[in-house]
Amino acid sequence: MTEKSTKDKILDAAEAQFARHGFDGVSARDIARSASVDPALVNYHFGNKRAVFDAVMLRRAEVLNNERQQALDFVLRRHHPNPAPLDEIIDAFTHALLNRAQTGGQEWRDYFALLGQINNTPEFGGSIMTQFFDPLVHRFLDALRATLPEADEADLMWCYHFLSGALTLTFAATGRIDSLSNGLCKSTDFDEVHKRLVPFICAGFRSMCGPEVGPIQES
Amino acid sequence: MTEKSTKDKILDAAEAQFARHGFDGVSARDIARSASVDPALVNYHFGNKRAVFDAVMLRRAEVLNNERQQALDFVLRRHHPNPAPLDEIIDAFTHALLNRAQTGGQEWRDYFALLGQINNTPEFGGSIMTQFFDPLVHRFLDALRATLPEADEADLMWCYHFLSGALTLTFAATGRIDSLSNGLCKSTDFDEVHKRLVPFICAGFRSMCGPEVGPIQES
DNA sequence: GTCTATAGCTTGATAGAC
DNA sequence: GTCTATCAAGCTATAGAC
Repeated sequence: MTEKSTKDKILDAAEAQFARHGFDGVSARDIARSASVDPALVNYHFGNKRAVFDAVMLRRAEVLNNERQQALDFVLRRHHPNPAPLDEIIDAFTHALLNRAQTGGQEWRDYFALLGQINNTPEFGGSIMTQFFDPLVHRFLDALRATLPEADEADLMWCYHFLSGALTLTFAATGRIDSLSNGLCKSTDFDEVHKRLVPFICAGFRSMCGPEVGPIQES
Repeated sequence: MTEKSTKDKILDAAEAQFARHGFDGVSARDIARSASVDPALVNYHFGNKRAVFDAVMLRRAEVLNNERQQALDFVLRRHHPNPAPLDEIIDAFTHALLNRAQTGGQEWRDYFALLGQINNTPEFGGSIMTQFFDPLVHRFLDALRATLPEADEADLMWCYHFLSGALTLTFAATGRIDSLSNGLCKSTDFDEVHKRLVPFICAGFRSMCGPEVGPIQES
């Protein structure tokens, strides 16, 4: 176990703090204090608070996007030249995320909680998500269009939107479902979510964007 | 058109500011400035910033909950003693919300944007949503249980969770779908969302919590 | 790279005149 | 109810010693 650099200590602390209190709920001093680092070092290493935030967002986005890209490529290649089954596309979209959330430790859970907030925030939802995730999302949308060739384009987009909302509320893990279900369901049980999210979302897509073109029929 | 009270001017301004920047992104002075009111009056009328926030949340929650309660009662009564159809329950849950968002003007859109953020925020998602909305949610869950008698309880809760996520991302109206769809879909087109959200969510519920008990069969 | 010191500003909240 | 004035605290960011 090697020594952590100051820059990484700041990133880790910032991630945890932003996840709990949002961008505006955290001061650069909070970050420094939480990282056990001199306050001036935050500005020395990153320039300003917003740059810390962007660095936090970027760090794990790259890892996730690579994993999801590979998962999608794998599915597409396996079924080529036929379109991939809907449930495998949705799984490729969600699995890496929920798996990291389940097994990646508190740091990953913090990151996802932050994503969950960002996606629903006017200031960041339209810009940060677009910047870090839309290129990959477009590839998934292409795969969906191939599998659901008769889908109306607007229907497809709104279905994706519903998926995005269900996914990001899951990430936020606010504990609301815990109290609503009297403890039966746990916000942090991402495995439980995943095995339900994929069929739920697939059923939604099929009801509006079907019929699904399976690997059987050749055009 | 009667003169607005200072208290209402503060509430209106706070709603708009909180919706755009979140609780921590807004100072009491920001609110006063935006309301064209002396800064000291915010504390005079509400005590502190958090009390302003709670008052903002409560004001429209009461209106919405009444409307949704009535919609649910109407549906249940119309089909009594049979369970209500799934799509009518989901419609009762969502219609008042999306209709207000569509036709209620900027003030309502601001309120819903705030709800969308709150629901995905660790600090408020588990407490504020619970406080203001869970009593009504429990009534909808009861109606769903009657209509989907074979549903596993955890499945039902997670399905509701997916609905909540899709709905609140819609409210947030971040403009992300606008850019993702190259302008084809508009974040603020809540009518377009509603006519897709209900069948999408119903399909999801049916795939996991079915079969639906219709008004035809008597036990 | 790290730290001290500090400039200049904004914050939430209140006391007291009107 | 409204306003001015103000406090103590916290804030971002930087300049400069080490």
